[in-house]
Amino acid sequence: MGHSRADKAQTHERLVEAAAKRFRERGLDGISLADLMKELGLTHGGFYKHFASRDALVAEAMEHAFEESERAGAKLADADGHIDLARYADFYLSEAHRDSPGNGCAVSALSADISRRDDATRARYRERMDETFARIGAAFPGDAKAQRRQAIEYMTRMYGALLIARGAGDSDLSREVLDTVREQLQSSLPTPG
Amino acid sequence: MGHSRADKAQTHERLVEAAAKRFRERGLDGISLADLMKELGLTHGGFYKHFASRDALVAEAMEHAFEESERAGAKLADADGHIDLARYADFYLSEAHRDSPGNGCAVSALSADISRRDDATRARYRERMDETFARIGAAFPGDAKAQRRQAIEYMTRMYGALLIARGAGDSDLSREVLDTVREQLQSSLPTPG
DNA sequence: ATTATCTATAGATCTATAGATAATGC
DNA sequence: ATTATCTATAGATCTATAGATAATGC
Repeated sequence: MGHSRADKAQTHERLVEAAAKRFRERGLDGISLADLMKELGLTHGGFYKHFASRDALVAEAMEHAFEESERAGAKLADADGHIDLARYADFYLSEAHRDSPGNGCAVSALSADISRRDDATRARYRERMDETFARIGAAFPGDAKAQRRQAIEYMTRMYGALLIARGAGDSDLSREVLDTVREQLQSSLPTPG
Repeated sequence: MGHSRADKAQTHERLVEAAAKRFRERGLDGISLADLMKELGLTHGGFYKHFASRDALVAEAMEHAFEESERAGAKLADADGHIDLARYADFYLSEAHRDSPGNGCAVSALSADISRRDDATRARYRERMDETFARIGAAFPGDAKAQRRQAIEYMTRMYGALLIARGAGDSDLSREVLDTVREQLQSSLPTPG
């Protein structure tokens, strides 16, 4: 029953990480606190030493999922920090990404669930989306306004395609949507350099 | 306790209709059978005279929601049955549509939930999406292949935008996404006639 | 006679809390 | 002494079923 302060911080972090994964896989109501604790080898009684409520975990896990996506995107960035949009679409619209929502985009997996939660959660979501559009926009040419417009266009097209591909599951229709949208996006991208 | 055969058929239909609405509003797990029956003025015990299981209701309600959208879209069609794409975007990307998921697009509201259900439900979803792309494609110029590509592009852009707008709720960000994507879509539409 | 609906309940969850236990850390 | 975790449980909920009741429809 080891429980140093370092253990506590680690348990908190492991809970957020596991929740971020399971929520994306099964939805925000799709896993119980008992099952989450069990996944860490713990029993459910200790949960409330780490979070005031299940909602508090949901809010933290949602932000953690966004941060994971940001870190993954950062690996596709050049020296200026601008993401390689073509490679990003290759990953985002892949069957691998479609089939592993637990490690993938939180927006496509959780936006519908988030739209049904309280405004505190939705305010955090808005901030994250705002940041996302800024980060992606930086990879486009033009002034700030044009960059933002292009980021909104680029991302909503990918979100929509992944949403449908996941709903359709492993199928011809799913591949058709992923391939079609990827080709459309990549053919309209600005030439790098 | 009236219960003629006509009553039974009507109760079944009313259940499907109420479920189609509540599922879009609250998610596929967001309303209990007891609450649904109560909404019709009935008690929960009678539910299984109408459906073999909750899953059976989910499957029927999902299809009902798609059919509602098809009927709504049909009102925007010209004499040839081709939908008016600009007016469709006006409605689809409106704040009114964002704020009434219970009467709106099932794809944006339910695709993430559907991706987590059994393959029988997902197969029905695929059929409906296939029909959607065919119906929308008919409004675009070119051969069948080009029409389908344009329909996939047009719809995934709208799905993605509505998904984000709903996640963001009533806010500047939400309006920005709706307005930006609507303008982008409408400026690229073929001239009617 | 049949059956749509009702009342009642079994059995399985789920969140949250209370109190015990066994480590850490002063 | 403090506290992270454990055991146990309250209280709420949910799906599904059993059996009673009161209409329909032969």
